[in-house]
Amino acid sequence: MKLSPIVVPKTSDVLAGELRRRILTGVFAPGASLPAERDLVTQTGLSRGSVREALRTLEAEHLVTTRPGRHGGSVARQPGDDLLAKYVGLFVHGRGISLTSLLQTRDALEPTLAALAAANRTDSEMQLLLDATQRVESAYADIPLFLGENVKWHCTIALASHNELLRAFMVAISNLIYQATSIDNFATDDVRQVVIEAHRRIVDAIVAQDADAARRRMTRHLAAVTAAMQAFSDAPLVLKP
Amino acid sequence: MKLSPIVVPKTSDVLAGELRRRILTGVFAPGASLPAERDLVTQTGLSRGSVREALRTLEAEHLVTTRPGRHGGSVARQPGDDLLAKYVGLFVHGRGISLTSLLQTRDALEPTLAALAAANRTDSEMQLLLDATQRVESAYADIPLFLGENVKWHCTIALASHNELLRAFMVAISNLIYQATSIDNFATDDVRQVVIEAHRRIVDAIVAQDADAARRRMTRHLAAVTAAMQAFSDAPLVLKP
DNA sequence: CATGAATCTATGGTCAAACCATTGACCGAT
DNA sequence: ATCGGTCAATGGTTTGACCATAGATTCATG
Repeated sequence: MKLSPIVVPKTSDVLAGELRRRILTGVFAPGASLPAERDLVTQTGLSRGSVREALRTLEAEHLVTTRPGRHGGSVARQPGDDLLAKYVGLFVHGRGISLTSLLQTRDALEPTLAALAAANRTDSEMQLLLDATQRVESAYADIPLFLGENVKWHCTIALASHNELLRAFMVAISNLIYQATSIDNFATDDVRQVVIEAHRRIVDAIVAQDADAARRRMTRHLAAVTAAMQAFSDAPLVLKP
Repeated sequence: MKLSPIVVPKTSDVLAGELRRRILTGVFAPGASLPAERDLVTQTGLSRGSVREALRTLEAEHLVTTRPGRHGGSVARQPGDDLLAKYVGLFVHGRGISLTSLLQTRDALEPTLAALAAANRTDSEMQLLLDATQRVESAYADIPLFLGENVKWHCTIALASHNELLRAFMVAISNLIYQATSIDNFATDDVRQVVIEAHRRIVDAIVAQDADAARRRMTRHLAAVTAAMQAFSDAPLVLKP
């Protein structure tokens, strides 16, 4: 007879897993309070230290927030975009991902986002997009503002795609690309003018709900911008304090 | 004189932040050992409970791994693919992302991965890909094995792309799609045969380093598979225990 | 009655000290 | 040289106490 290796999980991990399961399956809906620490102690038979370690794990996973004081405690949370953005950032900085890789990733995501936005946009999202387009154009003279509004423009398209996962990916890498490009300012007058033209054509396609045209025009737009950028840096991204 | 609100951070968070900073800046290189818990206690003046809570936080962030026993302890880690996969999974399950959104995301990523793989593959990666292709074909009769090998095939292409971020995204959602589709087994004989044919054509393009053809063929392959899948379920993904 | 200050109390935050469990190194006997 | 036992360093867990915080409650006072 052969025995498989026996693993003994940590008690705090077991509790964390159980609570995680209940949060993700909706037993603790977002906003609902978990039992107080001392209640968890009596319910589980564990020590308060183990209970607290489990809660710290969930807190690091952004599944709960904990507040002290009367009627404080741990409340369940819905994982948000910021969660993914944080860990994408950790990954990129930790692995020293190059700007090139980041731009390639954007090239992969955004044409699909544009196509989905054209297909799925609501009228109110169309209005948001038109507003964002206008704000980019108004910021022509102020380069930092222009770059910031440009990021928002791209994120607005992601919003209109109605795909939360793709949008979360896009938001995460947008911030990183913005950090990297706000240093080397490649945004010459010419580049900014071309960007504005491209934005208009893409928005036209989204307004017309022409998914193919939106995808095609976004692809061309990114190719142009990427070419202008890549000349500047191929070094790994630096960590910002 | 006016005073801003004063926030008192938790001591364990302060310690976690300090250790995190040192890991990310390379003071503790990946593989290096952090001081033992009791040493951290004496160095920081905190209690062992607080030290341990800080370490649990870093463990949840995959910045350290902790092992018991003599010469155990916490060692700094390089954030890897599993980090992103874990948090993408949390996001998807927490937000109830639909299989449709997941498939759209794959459709966005994988044509680019195929094109990059064709452009950047080394000979050894080509060999890995050929092997993976062979294993998928050999598993034709065993559906669970077939699906598993199929996931590995896609991940092998991601590996050959030489874009770690895109690859990490792809690995993360591959696992989720695999979980979702291993329940509803849509993989009829016909589907599996078509998959094998498509794989061959894609691999041919990657071997020939024809990026455009690889992208085009992958796009078509995914469209076919997605159509076969989507008929099955548009419900949010269920959490697996 | 209205209001604001004092007090109460449930809750998380922190500390301390002990003991258990695991692991690898060391050493001694065969 | 190999096996077994012993030891020590380290994380894992428990217990119990006390502190800090923040709402709720009470009560004195205008």
